[in-house]
Amino acid sequence: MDVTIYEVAKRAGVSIATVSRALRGTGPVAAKTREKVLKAVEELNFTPSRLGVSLAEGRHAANGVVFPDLAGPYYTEVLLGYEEVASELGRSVVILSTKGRTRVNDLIKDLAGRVDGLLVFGHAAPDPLIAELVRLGVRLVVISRDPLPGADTLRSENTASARALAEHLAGHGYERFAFLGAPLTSGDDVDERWRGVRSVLGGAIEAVATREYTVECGFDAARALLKDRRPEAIVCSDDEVALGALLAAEELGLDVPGDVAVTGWDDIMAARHARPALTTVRQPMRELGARAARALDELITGVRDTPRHLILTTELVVRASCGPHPQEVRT
Amino acid sequence: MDVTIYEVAKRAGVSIATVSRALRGTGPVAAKTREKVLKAVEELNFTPSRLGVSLAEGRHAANGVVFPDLAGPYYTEVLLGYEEVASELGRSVVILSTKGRTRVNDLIKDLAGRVDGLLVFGHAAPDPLIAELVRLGVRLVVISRDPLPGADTLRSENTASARALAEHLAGHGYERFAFLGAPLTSGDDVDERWRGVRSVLGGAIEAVATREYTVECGFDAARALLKDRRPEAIVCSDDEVALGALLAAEELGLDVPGDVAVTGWDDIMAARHARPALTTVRQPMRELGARAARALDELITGVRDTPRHLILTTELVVRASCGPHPQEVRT
DNA sequence: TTGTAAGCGTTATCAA
DNA sequence: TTGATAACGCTTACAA
Repeated sequence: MDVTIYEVAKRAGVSIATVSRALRGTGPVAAKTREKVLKAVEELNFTPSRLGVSLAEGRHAANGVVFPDLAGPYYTEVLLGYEEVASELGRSVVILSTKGRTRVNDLIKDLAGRVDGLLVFGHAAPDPLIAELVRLGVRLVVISRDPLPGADTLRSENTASARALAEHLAGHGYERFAFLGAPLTSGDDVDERWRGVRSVLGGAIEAVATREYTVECGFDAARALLKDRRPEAIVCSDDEVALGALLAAEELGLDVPGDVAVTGWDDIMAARHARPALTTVRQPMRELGARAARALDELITGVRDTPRHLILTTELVVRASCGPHPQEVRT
Repeated sequence: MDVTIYEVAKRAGVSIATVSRALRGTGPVAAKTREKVLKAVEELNFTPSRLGVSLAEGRHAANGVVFPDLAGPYYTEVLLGYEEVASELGRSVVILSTKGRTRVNDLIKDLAGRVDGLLVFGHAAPDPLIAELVRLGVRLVVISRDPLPGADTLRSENTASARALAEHLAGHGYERFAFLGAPLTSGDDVDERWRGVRSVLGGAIEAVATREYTVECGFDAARALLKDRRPEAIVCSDDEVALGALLAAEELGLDVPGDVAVTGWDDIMAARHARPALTTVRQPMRELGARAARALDELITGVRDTPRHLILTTELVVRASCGPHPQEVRT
């Protein structure tokens, strides 16, 4: 981390250009010369300075990612998919968590300056900033946000799945519903789910907000809801909120799905393990991250220059928490 | 992301040195000159190139972190603590996940070349590589590994807490124990926990391995164990394994803690929500990350140059899963 | 096949 | 108070 290409060149008795060529395999180098160079490199334990390389190449070989938080499996899973593919493509991943942070815009702009492209989760960055980044020419993939000009967007399908879920529940014969974890922002995933569900259930479903989409918040909101009036089915904005709802029901001595049905969204690991196992909509989280990394790579390398808006398909996963339903097969 | 300091200088009618000074407040600049410069900066939307700055300053203003995986709350929490403090200190965080990766050593060395210092989780990097990094002069903080020369190490206390836990369980009157999630490596956290527990319980506790420390693996191993012979108490290597054990017990129709007691380690969020709530040892995960970031900063800035080996204290959290115990207060 | 030298975009020293 | 100019460590035409 200290020896430079000059020292290698001197030791090998060649010019720095030759060292560079020998090392990167760019341009011709006589076999004997290469030998000498490699030997010198070995002896001096030389590694090209990333900064020097990047400055000369005009690229960071790094991607950024901006998320609100890392609590819960969703962001984590997406991040893992992203990092894996980025790494495969020879790019490091620089992270930025915005929750509870001040001067978020500055942090994001700073991040943009140290990478070749950015993955941004819908909620993590304010709209005007996104627009500014686009204007600045930052390669951008935005997850779970309505298509916007100048950037790729990527999300899982919500509306149709939400309808399918609602229809499934209606098929159980339920008539009074609540949507727990009502949308906090319009146009995001949860908003789409809510709209989809409501488009089927209409006035039969009420929206119940939670502070955040967490087990804790789901628990609190569900307990309050169940104490006050008892819907027959609670559709939750995501699995964590649903897990909270299950806990609340248990605390109140209510049977799920006997007294109240509960559904989630995402199909996180814990959904399968919950008691009762959670009926949910599976969202391909890792793939979301992987696709984002590839999309960014296309944008950065210039293989593609027009934004693309991709929607990944989801899958309704029927388990025990929505009640016995003869026509469906359990997973 | 494109305009350079030269263009700003030209527009402001000054030299690049003056622009630099005006922007960083290093060295004197006449008020009027500063005005002109700032105006030009504004008009051109100039942001200094991170690469240029870093090359000149000789620092990346970035930290790295190497973890095996991000599954489960442990790594996530530590990472969040780390990123938060690093960000506070003006450093970005570059991540690297090693699980399932080939050429891990190269990836880590590459990472080392793009940051000023590295946080490495014990399992994520092989011993010889750690030694090599130290030799190369990489600033290093290693989490959950025995103290080694040339690097800071940081971990939570394990042995004493394990003993306290074991004694607590013995106080319940249990006589046949199993340690689920037996250590896969020696000298790591789980190994210390196992040794601590065994030092109290001796031959009364048997070690039962799991492939990984996950809910799934805990479930599988616990089911096999409980079907075959039924210990009175299962001490698990961490909370996730313990959650798996709870599920296994439930599937087998066993009551916890009536038929078998179960304990975890870490006190992740889900431990509190589990049914029964999990008796566990709380480990300050965020703080671990935060401390790592500060330690690294000290090493990088040179405020401190001798390695330090820190051990954070933990807390026994008694909940329902270990059985009724009149002398203890529940959380 | 190899070397010279011009970038890449800053910071900071040293004169003026 | 300001401006040349030399680093910083590399890549890559262009010449030789």
